[in-house]
Amino acid sequence: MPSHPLSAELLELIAERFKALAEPARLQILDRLRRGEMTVSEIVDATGLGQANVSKHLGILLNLGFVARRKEGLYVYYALADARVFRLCDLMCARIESEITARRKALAL
Amino acid sequence: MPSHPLSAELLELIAERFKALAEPARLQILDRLRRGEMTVSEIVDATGLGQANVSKHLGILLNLGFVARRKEGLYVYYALADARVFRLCDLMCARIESEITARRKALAL
DNA sequence: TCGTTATATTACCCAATAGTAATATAGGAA
DNA sequence: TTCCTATATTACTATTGGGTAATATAACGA
Repeated sequence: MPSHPLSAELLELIAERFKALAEPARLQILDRLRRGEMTVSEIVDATGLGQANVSKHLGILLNLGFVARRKEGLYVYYALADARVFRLCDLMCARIESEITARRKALAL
Repeated sequence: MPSHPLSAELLELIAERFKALAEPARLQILDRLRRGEMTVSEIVDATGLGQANVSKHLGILLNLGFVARRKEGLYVYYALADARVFRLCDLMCARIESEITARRKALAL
């Protein structure tokens, strides 16, 4: 648990990581990796994103430690480095649920 | 718990909310609100951000339901709408801790 | 060696956004 | 009313970042 108020440096670090998750394409890639490691081309096929695009997104996720990289011959396998990422997404989903419920209540007075 | 793979719409909603947290200025504002509600000018003073800037950030946080707004005379009070936000930040901090530990290990082989 | 395939990188364009100055709005005081 | 203050909005600039085409790199097979 960090002390408060949070330092500017820590805020930067936190924001940088949230930014990595603030992109549907990257969230989609992480979601696809839930079932296990995949090669880049498999990810390209599964997501419909361009190859260069996928490589860039994977590079970002790799730099921030969200995925791990393993090379085998011509292929590069990416895997979730930390499944705890989805705890973050689940919390966000719970927030969205709350929003929807609240909105529904507000409309149905 | 959402089913998998996540729909494009849900990915957009999740990403949109992560994006709101992907900004040091907004994280700082949320962090300052931890102690209780504040007026806009108090937030301006506490953060050192410009007034127009703070208003814009607060508008974004309000739209996504991260803060609540209460008007009283000339002043507008903002407060955390949902303290669960910090569960997200704490998880992200835990990730950062892990990164640092891992990096330290890697260097001190 | 040369050719082929998988992945990464570069260069570029375009859209989104943070920050700010100026202005608008709203509410209270005189 | 007029003035003042707090907040929001608008217009603008500058930066960032996603997408993609082209190219580079790396590893395998013939």
